[in-house]
Amino acid sequence: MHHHPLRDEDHHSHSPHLSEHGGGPGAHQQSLSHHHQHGGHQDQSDEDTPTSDELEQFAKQFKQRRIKLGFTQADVGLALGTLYGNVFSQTTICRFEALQLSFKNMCKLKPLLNKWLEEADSTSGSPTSLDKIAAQGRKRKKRTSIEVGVKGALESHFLKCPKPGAAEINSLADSLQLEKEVVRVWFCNRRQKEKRMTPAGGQIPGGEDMYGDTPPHHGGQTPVQ
DNA sequence: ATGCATGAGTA
DNA sequence: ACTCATGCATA
Repeated sequence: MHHHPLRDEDHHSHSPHLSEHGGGPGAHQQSLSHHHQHGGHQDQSDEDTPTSDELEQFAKQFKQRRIKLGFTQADVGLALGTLYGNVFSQTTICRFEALQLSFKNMCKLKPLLNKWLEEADSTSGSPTSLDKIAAQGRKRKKRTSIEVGVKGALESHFLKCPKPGAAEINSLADSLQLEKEVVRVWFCNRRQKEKRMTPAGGQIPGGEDMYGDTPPHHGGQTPVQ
């Protein structure tokens, strides 16, 4: 007797498309067009689920305005906390701007960031109260640095089997001389990466450049804070 | 900006 | 155990 508060449009029904050989980077995005509104009011600019394209536009605009206003990603994260009670880290803001979150996650954050944007834009000098809540008494494991060679091996195995069982993980861990936990977590994180909107490679919605050649890289400015 | 990690929720 | 959202620590 439990229902999901949120629509689960991302159930595990992937199509096994591993490599898009042919010259085109994997361009798979979640398109939502399977919901019918009975009533006649459809709003995707402020309500309901936005499209991947909309999110991309918003993220871009957000970053530009944020920088223009002279705020850092960390500032925004804190502001969201002091404003609405949801504190976010620089990491999350960064990922949002880079569309490196899952579709669902983006939809959740968009309204929040949108609101902040309105505020920051409308405000010509608000008293930004700086608050810091330092409360963390947990021993976090030190970040394990995996060597490039080992990473390559993991990646190879991932292509073969993205979801290795416990035994496989044990085997791998033994071969690579890593803790089982580390290997397990690595695979989890790897899967998440595949689920992001913008996988490493470059997905270009409204892709003017679908196939033909992937530009070496940006050739102009590098607007990184 | 990104890699590895934690924890809550779910199957 | 896995997914999913999120972040500390680090490159």
